[in-house]
Order: sequence, then structure tokens, then C-alpha cells
Amino acid sequence: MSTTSLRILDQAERLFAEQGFNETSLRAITSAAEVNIASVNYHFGSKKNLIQAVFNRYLEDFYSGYNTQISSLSVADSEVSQRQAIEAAIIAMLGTDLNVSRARRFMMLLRHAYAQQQGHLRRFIKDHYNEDYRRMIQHLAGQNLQESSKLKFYWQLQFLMGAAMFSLAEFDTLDAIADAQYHSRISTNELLDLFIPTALAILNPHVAE
Amino acid sequence: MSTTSLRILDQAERLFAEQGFNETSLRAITSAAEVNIASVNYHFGSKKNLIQAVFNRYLEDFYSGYNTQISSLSVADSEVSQRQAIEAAIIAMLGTDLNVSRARRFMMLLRHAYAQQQGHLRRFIKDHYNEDYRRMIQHLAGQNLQESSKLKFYWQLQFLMGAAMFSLAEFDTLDAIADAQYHSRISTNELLDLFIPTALAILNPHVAE
DNA sequence: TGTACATCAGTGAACGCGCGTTCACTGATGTAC
DNA sequence: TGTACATCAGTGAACGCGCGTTCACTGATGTAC
Repeated sequence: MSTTSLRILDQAERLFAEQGFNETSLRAITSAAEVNIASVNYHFGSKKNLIQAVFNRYLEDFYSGYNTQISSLSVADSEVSQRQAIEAAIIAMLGTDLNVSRARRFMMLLRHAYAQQQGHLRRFIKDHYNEDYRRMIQHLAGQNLQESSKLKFYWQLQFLMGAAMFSLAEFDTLDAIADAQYHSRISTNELLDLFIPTALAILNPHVAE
Repeated sequence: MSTTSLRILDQAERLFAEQGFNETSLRAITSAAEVNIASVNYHFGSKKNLIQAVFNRYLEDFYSGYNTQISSLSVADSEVSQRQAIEAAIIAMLGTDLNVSRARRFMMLLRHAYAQQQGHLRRFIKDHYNEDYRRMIQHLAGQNLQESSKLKFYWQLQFLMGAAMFSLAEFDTLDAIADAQYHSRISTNELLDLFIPTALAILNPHVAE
């Protein structure tokens, strides 16, 4: 992969995450990457394909990280506990160097992918990562595997995703509001510490009653 | 308010919620509303002002509904329980006719407001609804009012908001995925039943441990 | 080793298109005397 | 009650602008004989 296409990919990832896809012009990307505007179409074909390439790089890393984590447990898929699956997913999001800003950017991209309906992207992800996705869901379901509660668990998982996406993607904004109201800020690591018990509580809400 | 500006407001609300602000052109709004394109600027001045007007109508309803609910409890602000506050907020979102699609549209709009940074909108909301917002937060904090846990509670509340926004705003998409995977769908009322215990679990995550 | 050609990486300028906004204008309604 | 004028609601066409994409082109590198 040429340095030109890498530079484009890096800047596209950053700007797409910060601003959204429609809000980021190819001119903004290529001028940040200091390359010619026509090189996007030369290397990627179109803006849509560039968006897919950005997600592909992230998802490749994420699922390979997740699968490595699970493999290192050396147990059958059905033996993976919910807690182990959550931790593996979090570590896969953070990368091997436990970089929170990496996870944040992923959440920002994911949120834009949901909010701005990108049909082509949904198709691309389904075509390439559907198996990995379903396997991870199976793990995350934990003991909730009995047929009757699968749907319920699915929605609990979506609550969890929403909480993670919103708090991480909007971290800067929300942290600034907290500072204005309570005069106290938080680090992304502290946020993560707050989030893990909440994640377990979301997946097992009955315990709280 | 003339029927023309009402028609514009209605269609703008619908299209903004479904597609986002930048993704919805004034031409799309005015053609759906069957009015002349120049009438947006005549009645609202600009697209930004139209966005603010859409939010204003929603927020006016929401806070007036919430405040009515709280008043009907006939207790001092400090006596409002967390559960009462959550229920009042949910009823305020649903409107007096308990219309779930109304709440969904509100969540869709809110999500776009966060994701597509609309500085003018943030300023507008702060200028007009900051007091109502702070009062509701105080109620929602429930017994967590002691100074040390305010910040923690604030973030739990953001987890809650994220879960609500994502699951309601993306309901159609998520429900379709669930149908494809588990061959079972859910109604928005069932989703709400699932969400209320989860909301309490999110605000009190320690109980789950 | 030298020559001819093909492929690859990158470029600068232009393309048509849809966007929010503006402007001069029309006709209906309201107000003053 | 009638007239003159002002205000209001709405319109059709045009404006400049930024967008993604295309195209003809250049120069460097790779390949075949």
C-alpha cells in the first residue's frame, strides 16, 4: 500500500470520525493528507469505497484482536463466559497498547455509520464480517443462551452498545458539560472503570430490582 | 402560525429525524410540504433557524409535560424520587397520548443534534432550556445527591441517554436485524418494558455486582 | 546491455449538479382618515 | 362607506458555491526480447 493511499486513509479516518461522512469533503481529506484530490478516486475509486476501506481497517484489527483474546482462553466457544467475552471485546477495541482514543474513534465511526444510513457500508460489513459478529454475540450472550431469552438479550446488548457509543463518541462534549456543571472532569480511563460494572448491570438488569 | 409554516415545520421534523440535518435539503422539505422553496427563508429566516424551531417545539412540549408530571406529585423538589423522575421523563417523552413514535422521533432528532455538531443549536437550547434541564437532572439524581457521587451519577445518566437514544432511534434497523437472526420481532411497547428495569440498573450499577 | 513498450502513481483543470439563499415581484388583507 | 397606502404571505427564477467525479496528461518504474 503506497504512502499516498495510507495518508488518505489516516486523514479520512480522523475526519470521518470527527465530523461524519457527508460533512467531510474529499477536498478536506486530501488537503489534510497533502495529496492531490484526484488520488482518492485513483486509489479507492469513490468516496463510498474510501468509507468502506476505513471501516475495513478497523474491523480487521478489532476481530483479529477479539479472536486472539478468545483463543488464548483455550476453551470451547460454548465455555466462554460473558465476562470474558466483554473483556475480550474491550481489549480488542482498545488494541494491544490499550489506547483509549483508538476505541473512541471506533465508536465515533460506528455512530456515524448508524446515524447516516450508509446502505453500501452495511452491505460491505455484512459481506465481510458477519461470521465474526455472530460468533462474538454468541459469547456475549453468556448464560443467557436458552432460546426464550435470546431476543431479550439481543436488546440488552443494544442498550449496551448505545451507552458505549454515546459516552465514548461524545466524550469531549459531555466532559465539558460536566466541568461546567460540577467543576470536575474525568479521564477516559476513569470512564472505562465506571462503564464496566454498568455494562454488566445492563446485561443483567433483573439483579438490580 | 400560518398553515404554510406549520406544514414546513412538520415535514422538516420528520425528514430531519429520518435523515439528519445536512442530509435533508430545503427542497426536499418544501416539496414534501407542498410549499414554495423561498417560504422557508420567508418564515424562518434560514435553515439553522428552522432546525432550532423544530427543536423548540419538541422541547417546549417535553419540559411542560415533565413539569406538569412533577407538579402533580405535590412534593418539594428535593422529595422527588428517582423512580418518579424517570417515569415523569418517560411520560413527557411519550406525550399525554403515550405515543411511542413521538418519543422515537425525539430520540432521532437528539441523536442527530449530538452527532452533527450544530453549535447554533447547542447555544439555542442552552439559552432557552438550561433551567428546566438542570432541575430534571436534580430529580433524576435521586438519593445520589451527595456531592462526591454527583459526577459519577452524571455519567451513569449519559449511559442511560445513550442506550435510550440508540435503541429507539435505530429501532427499525435493529428490529430488522433481530428478525433476520432470531426470527422474532418486538414492539416498541415491549422495548419500553425491557428498558425501564435496564434504566434503573444503569443508574444503580453497583447493585448488580 | 540496450531498446521498446506497458504499467503504475500521481496531477491540474475542468465537468455537471444540487445546495442555501436572494431578489424583484404579485395579490390579498389590514389600517387611517 | 370609500379611497389610499402599508403590511403581510407567498412566488418563480436566478445567484454563487462547494461538491464528487472525470479526463487527458506526465514521468517513473517494470518487463520482454
